[in-house]
Formats: sequence, structure tokens, C-alpha cells
Amino acid sequence: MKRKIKEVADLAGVSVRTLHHYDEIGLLSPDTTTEAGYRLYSEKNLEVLQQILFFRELDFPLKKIKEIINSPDFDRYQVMLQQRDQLLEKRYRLDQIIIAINKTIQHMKGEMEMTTEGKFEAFKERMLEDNEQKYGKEIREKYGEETVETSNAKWRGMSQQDYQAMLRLEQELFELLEQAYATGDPGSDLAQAAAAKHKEWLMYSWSEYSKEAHAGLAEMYVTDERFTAYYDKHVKDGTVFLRDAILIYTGKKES
Amino acid sequence: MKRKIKEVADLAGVSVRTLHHYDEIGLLSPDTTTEAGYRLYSEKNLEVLQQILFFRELDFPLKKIKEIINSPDFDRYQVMLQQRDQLLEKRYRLDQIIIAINKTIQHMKGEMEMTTEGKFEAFKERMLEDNEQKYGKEIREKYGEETVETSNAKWRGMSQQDYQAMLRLEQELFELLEQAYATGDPGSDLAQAAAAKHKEWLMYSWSEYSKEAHAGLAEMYVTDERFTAYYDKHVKDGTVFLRDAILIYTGKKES
DNA sequence: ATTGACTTTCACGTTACGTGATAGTTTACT
DNA sequence: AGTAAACTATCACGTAACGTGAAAGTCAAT
Repeated sequence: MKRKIKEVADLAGVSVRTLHHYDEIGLLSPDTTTEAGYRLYSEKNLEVLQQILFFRELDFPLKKIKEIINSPDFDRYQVMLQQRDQLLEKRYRLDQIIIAINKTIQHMKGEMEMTTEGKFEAFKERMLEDNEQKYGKEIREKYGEETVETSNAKWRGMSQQDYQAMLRLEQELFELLEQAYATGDPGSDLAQAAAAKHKEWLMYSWSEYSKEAHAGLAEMYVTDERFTAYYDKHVKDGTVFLRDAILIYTGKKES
Repeated sequence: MKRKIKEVADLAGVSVRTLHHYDEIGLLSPDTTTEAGYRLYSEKNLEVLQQILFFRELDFPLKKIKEIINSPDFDRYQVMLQQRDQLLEKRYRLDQIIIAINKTIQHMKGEMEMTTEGKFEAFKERMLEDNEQKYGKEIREKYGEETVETSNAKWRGMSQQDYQAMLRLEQELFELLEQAYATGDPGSDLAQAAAAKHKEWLMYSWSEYSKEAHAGLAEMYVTDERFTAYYDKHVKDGTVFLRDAILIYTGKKES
């Protein structure tokens, strides 16, 4: 009952390439091949594959798995303990990193609160909001049994998509801004289109839009040199121009 | 005050190769070079390098760091939250693996138990006695005979290594708890991490996990003064805080 | 002028495959 | 039997973040 490679792959839930790879590195070579060079896996081969996949799930490197498989009297118990120690160490390091990033986040929150002056309250509040608070409840209600981590994964998947779209939007914004700047008029159609694009871009990180917050952000752009440097890099005096366009767009200024 | 590469490397605690690499991928190129092609780093370059290393310590991939560095408008706060989510997910996966390997080890031990008669017999007996004397009754009453028996069985099969690992876990739990308590929020990531750690610690003596049992145990902690004394010794009011964290963790309470 | 410390640019090795590209083989169907 | 679909084979490059030489040129001190 020899099986060809795809059947084995499907059976074990791995890719054909994986089996090729295991053959390449001498981890699992089928004990028969047809004269055309096709790999034929025996039942025994399948058992070994199961073993391999078992260890792989426990995050053993293939090299170690090879050692274990190739010498049946290898002390599996000791190896397990050793592997667990390594995993524990790994998690310890991971925990340290998480603690550090949590501290940083706390710190950033503190900084942002200090510079808050009530004008951009809505804006900053949203920025400060913890995603856990934001989505936690809703997700819990919807998915019930699922852990917070899993829910976070879903959120992350969304935000990555959003992130791609955001980059595209930003690029479009710059192009628009450049063309609009050539008109010299922040009230021009092109400039207003740029302001609209900017709003669209914002909406990826804002949950609600308000003209006030948008106008406020525009003002902040001009005040904060990091922003001016960023926008002016693409278009000379782009920051001021964009601000004016946004002020008109939000009705805070006459064209 | 331009510096040559080795000086910069020593100053920052990285290898020369690393700086070469950062130059190669366009992450950090010195803004001056001698005519012989020597890289000369300015103060500004050093500052950027610090930034890079900061993000690197938080496990950001270099690609992301490059994006962040190149655009000041990039929302660092959101990026931090996102990165934390990824780290948390990573840790979750790691935890699953650790749990799996622990189970495997327990299983192997069960098999070995039949053939190899106890080496740490005295030690184990003492642990059992202790456990029984201290909490035996309550646990029995609340969670039934079965849980206790399997728990004891686990204790019996426990080796020195396990015991060491358990102590270590406990230590980590206290550290986490301390930090979490500082946040004041039992729903915070740190507090939830502490709850997760507590669960993991439990898994060394529980054969099966259920949210109910975990939550119940947390309640018991607060009621039983022996436990409160134990946890409060490390962190003031730590018991109540830990209970709340666990209740949220097990979904028995809203954050 | 020599030497040792330092610098440069290749370029391969690491982990566990993914992803084509190109070509030969087997199976199914008309 | 002929052909197309499905399968298989062997390269071989790409990934992340550098480590580790190798060969050759540069700089500073003796």
C-alpha cells in the first residue's frame, strides 16, 4: 500500500514541498521510488512522519527531530525537559519585551495627556483609547468562548488590511497635494479634493469624524515641526497649504 | 564630531556588521563618507540609531522600523498597540506549546512511574501531605474528589525539575502581579497576563482546566486568610486584585 | 617604511519551507 | 490511441537579521 506524495501530504496536512524538503535534508526519505523517480511512501514512513509532526508541533527544530528519530534510544524524556526549558526561557524573554512595550505605551499615554489642552479632546481620546476597551466587550459578546488573544488576532488582521489601504491613500494625498499646490489656491477644487482625501486617510484611525477635530489637527500640523518637515518634504510649504485647504474644507475659513 | 564605524558600534553595543547591514537595507546610512569610502556617522545618525535600537528591543522587524523612522507622521501609538497585540498573540501560541509539552512530559512520567519507583519519594510525600493538610478539605468539598485525586497523582509524578519550573513560574507570577497592580486595572493586559500565568502555574497540579474551577479558586483565595496572607505578603491587596483579574480572565466579570 | 588596527566590499550560511519555472509521467476520458 | 488534466521531478531564488570569514585597501603609530 505505497502512497504517492500528494496523498501523503493531504493525509498528514502538510505541503508536498515540505515532504520534498524532509527528503532533501534526510529527515524522511521514502523507502521506495518508481523507476521514473516518483517517491513512494510506506506505512512505516507514515508513522515516522507522524512522529516528526508531533515534535514539530512542540517547536523542535528539524535538526533535533532528525537526531531523535534516527536514534531510537535517544533519551526522549530528557530532550523534552530540555525543550521545555528553552520554551520557558523564550517566553520569559517575550514577557520582558511585553512588559517593556506596556511601559512605553503607558508612558506615551502620559505624555499625550500632558499636552492635551481640551481642544482636540475627541481626537486624543480616541487615540488614547485602549483597543482592549474599545473592542473587548463587543468581541467577547460576539465570540464568547474565544480568548482575548484570538480576538486580538482578528483585529490585527483587519488593521493590516487597513494599513495597506492607508498607505495607498497617503500616496494619493501627496499626489493631489502636489497638483493642488501648483494652483496656488487652497480653495481650488484640487486643494479641496486633497483635504477630502486627508479626511479619508484620517478615518482609518478615527472612529468618528468632526470638522473641529480635523481643523484642529491641521493647525497642529503647522505648529509641530515633525509634521511640517514631513509634509514639506514632499511639497514645499505643503503643510501650510494643506492646513488652509482643510480650514476651508471644514468651513473654518473663507476661501 | 564624525565617528568611524567601530566607534559607533562600540558606543551603541552593536556589531560593525550590523551597521553595514543597516546601511545596505537603507535603514541607516551615514550622511558622510571619506574619499576612501569610510563611513562617517554624525550625531544625528547616532540619534537615529538609538531610535532604531529602541524599536528593535521591542521586537519590531527592521522593515517596520524603517517605515516608522522615515515618516514622523506615522502613528507611533497605534503601531505600539499593534506590536503589542502581535507579541501577545505570539505568547499565546507559545503558551499553547508549553502546555502541550507539559502534558506530554506528564504522560511520559506516568509511564515511567510504573517502572521506576520514586527517587524523590520523601520529597513528594511531603508535598502531598502538605497539600492535603492545608487545602485538602476545601478543595475536595468544592471541586470534588476526582480533581483532587488526579491532582495528587500529578504531584506524585512530579520531579525536581517540575518543582523548579513551578517555583520559577510562581516567581514570575509575583513579578507580573506587582506590575499589574501598579496599573490599578484588573482588566489591563498586565493583569490578564498575571491571570494567565496563574493558570499556567495551576496546570502543574491540575489535570484539567476549567474556567469555573479557576474562578472558584480565585474566590477562595480571597475568603481564605491563608491565601490572602500569602499573596498580600508580596503585593499589598494582591489577593483581591488577582481574584478580579482571574474573574475577568475567566469571563466571570466584565472589565 | 613597516606593522597592526581598522576599513571596504563581496558572498556564503542560517531556518523551514513558499513560490514559480520547466519538463517529464501517469491517469482519465473521448 | 490520442490528448488533456493532474501529478511529479528537479533546480533555484526569496525570506530575517545578521555571523563569519576572505581578500584587499587605508590610517596611525613606531
